[in-house]
Amino acid sequence: MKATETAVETIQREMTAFARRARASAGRLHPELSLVSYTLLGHLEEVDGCRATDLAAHYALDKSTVSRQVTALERAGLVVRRQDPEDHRVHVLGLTEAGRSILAQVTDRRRAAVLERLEDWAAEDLERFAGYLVRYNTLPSSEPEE
Amino acid sequence: MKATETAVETIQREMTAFARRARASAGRLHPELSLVSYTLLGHLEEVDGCRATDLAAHYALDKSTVSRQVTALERAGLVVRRQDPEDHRVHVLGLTEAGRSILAQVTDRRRAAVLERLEDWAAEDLERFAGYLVRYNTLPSSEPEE
DNA sequence: GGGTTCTGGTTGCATAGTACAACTTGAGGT
DNA sequence: ACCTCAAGTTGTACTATGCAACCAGAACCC
Repeated sequence: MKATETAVETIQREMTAFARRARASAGRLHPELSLVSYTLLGHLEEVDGCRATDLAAHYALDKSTVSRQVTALERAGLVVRRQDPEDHRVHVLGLTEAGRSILAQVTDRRRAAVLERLEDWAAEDLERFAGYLVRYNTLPSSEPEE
Repeated sequence: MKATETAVETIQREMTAFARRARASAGRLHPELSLVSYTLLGHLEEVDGCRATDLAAHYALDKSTVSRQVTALERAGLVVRRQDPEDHRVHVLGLTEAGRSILAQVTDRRRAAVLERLEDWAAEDLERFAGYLVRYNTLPSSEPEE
């Protein structure tokens, strides 16, 4: 097998293994915010508000799933849904102060945990690694919102 | 914020985004084998058989979860459970021929999908990326089975 | 204007994956 | 022999998820 194929296989296997562990660690690290919720909040902060459909597209989730997650987040007071005056069908989602604050806390805790595993990495490697991930996750054709 | 912190945050965010998409793509790519099942089969092939407990530790899953997954895989004829003659408590898991064959098929399909996204990457970048992932996922202290 | 079609979102339903706790069986030490 | 620990299984409950059906507003076309 070519080295490239091996690398590709390794990449997909390792990414998957990471994913499993991420779910587990989310439970330990921040039981108050599920991994999905955390992810959605993070995206909302990053893009400074968007529609439910955008979240669904970005994370390859069904719109019903997003709808329910958002409902839960709204009930918890972390997210607000405002009707778009332009188009009454869409709900523009945004973080509340509480949402922002919890997100910041959890992000800190997660960052500390990740940092712990990365502490002996050279800064150059870290940045290159981050760059690769971004590059990998950026879809060439679809997902114009990114 | 320091560049390192930004990189760390990016790494964890991108890894998580990847995880969501991986689940979704698994459904499209190989409906006959869930992402978990695929992952477990892959591990069994890689380490050439192991105990259920090892799988649980490796993927941070509860042993009950693994037990059920393995039961399903066994019923599907993809995995065999042999009692360890040394220790009658343990079941040594292994792939059947059918398991190996399905795994190969799915791996090919997944590799093709991943490759599609990586086609314009330089070989050097691919290998470095793979290396980073392995390095990241290798736990410093625990998980001696890796 | 009045229909058809499209889009954003919600809700009903079914299913998969998961954890936790209780239990069973076998090993190992004392 | 007894106590304790380890591997697995099973009961139970919950969460995330997708699909299908639906509703409401927008866009388009005659």
